[in-house]
Amino acid sequence: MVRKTKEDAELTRQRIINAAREVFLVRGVSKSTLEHIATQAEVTRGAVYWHFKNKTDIFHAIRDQVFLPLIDRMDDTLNIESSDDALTQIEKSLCDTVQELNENIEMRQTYEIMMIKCEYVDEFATVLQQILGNCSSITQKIQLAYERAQSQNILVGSHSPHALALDTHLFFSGLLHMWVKDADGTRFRFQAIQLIQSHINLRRKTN
Amino acid sequence: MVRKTKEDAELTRQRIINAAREVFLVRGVSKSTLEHIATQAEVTRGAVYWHFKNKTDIFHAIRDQVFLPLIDRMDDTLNIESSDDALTQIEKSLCDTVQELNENIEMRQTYEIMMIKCEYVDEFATVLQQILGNCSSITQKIQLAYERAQSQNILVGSHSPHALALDTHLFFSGLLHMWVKDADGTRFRFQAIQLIQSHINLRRKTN
DNA sequence: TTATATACAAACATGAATGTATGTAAACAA
DNA sequence: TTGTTTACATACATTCATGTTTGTATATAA
Repeated sequence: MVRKTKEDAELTRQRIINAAREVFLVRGVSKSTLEHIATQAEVTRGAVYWHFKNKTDIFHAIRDQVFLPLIDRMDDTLNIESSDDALTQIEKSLCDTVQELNENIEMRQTYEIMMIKCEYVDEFATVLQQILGNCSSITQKIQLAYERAQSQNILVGSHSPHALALDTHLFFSGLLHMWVKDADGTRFRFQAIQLIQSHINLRRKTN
Repeated sequence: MVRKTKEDAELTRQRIINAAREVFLVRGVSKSTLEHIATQAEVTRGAVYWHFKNKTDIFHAIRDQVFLPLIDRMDDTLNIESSDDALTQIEKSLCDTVQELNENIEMRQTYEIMMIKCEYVDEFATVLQQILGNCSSITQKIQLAYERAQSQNILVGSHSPHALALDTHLFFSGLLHMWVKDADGTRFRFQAIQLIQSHINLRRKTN
């Protein structure tokens, strides 16, 4: 019962990716074996080795599938054409991401794997650099939004958009980390949106 | 050439711990073998197994040695008796921690291991819960400081100390993560202190 | 229709890593 | 001074993960 059609093959490829995500999440990346993944996907290691070079290859497939699109989405939400003021734009962008994490299981799992189920050494060290790169590009987008907020005259005090953007980015980075670590949702998840609103509110000039 | 004195034994125990820290840092916790650690410590696996039950045991030894004291230090800096105003106290506390990370190699290495060289599964999952516990105790301390700041009338606007504390904690958590990931120091480390000052400045009422 | 490439499964060979068991010399207590 | 315990080193047994090779049925192209 081998040699399926091309569509069948792509389907098992997806099954392997999904299986790997589950396995990585439970056992951590380095303690997950290709045997574990194959079993979860209900195939043999032969199938896994046919579709992927090795475990790292699967890891990258997972990452590419849901992690990169998220970055893009954040980028989009921060784009200029919008009826909202710049601060609201930032707020919505952050809230959107949290919403997405709430609704999208695969994205949530992937984030969790990337943050606390993976050791960034050897071949994974480069992934860290990519993440850092994404971070600074997002920070730049946020900074632009803060500059718009400044010219819209809705910012309190006189703080540099650069510093504000970095602060927001660090805040959000911390939030995502806590969000992921708070698996039972009792500490952070339930109030994540509220925290974002407070964060933005702190920058908004009161009438 | 065996059976050293008690002091000698304690010394090799320390050598093993230090060796493990170096090895964990380079290879990640799960890819580090007791053989690697033994070699780095210039002993045999026999010595390692004499002093420690297994790899997890060494991990906890490392953690207890430098991670827990840091938490305590932060706690101390936020104590009430101080000539500084409450906001300055928070600022100093955060800056102190960053300073310590800059100066104390072992602490820096330990932090890096805990954050990006360790997979929080199985026996390590409990460590995560401990970290979360420490976090909320620190957040509480920060909140108390913000409450003092409020009564000292040095806060802008009218934001709840609770929200401010959480925001600061998430900011700092994000900062530490970036600090660790920015190994070459070109992105975050050089401006960490400045970012903390901006963060606090954002909350301080302007005269 | 047939040859070939595809999509796997199954078997094999190798290399670690772990834990344990055993050996041993020197410190220390009596 | 001698027996015992300590602080390891060495050897051994077992398990496990990886990568590769081989086998094979079938889709697909020619």
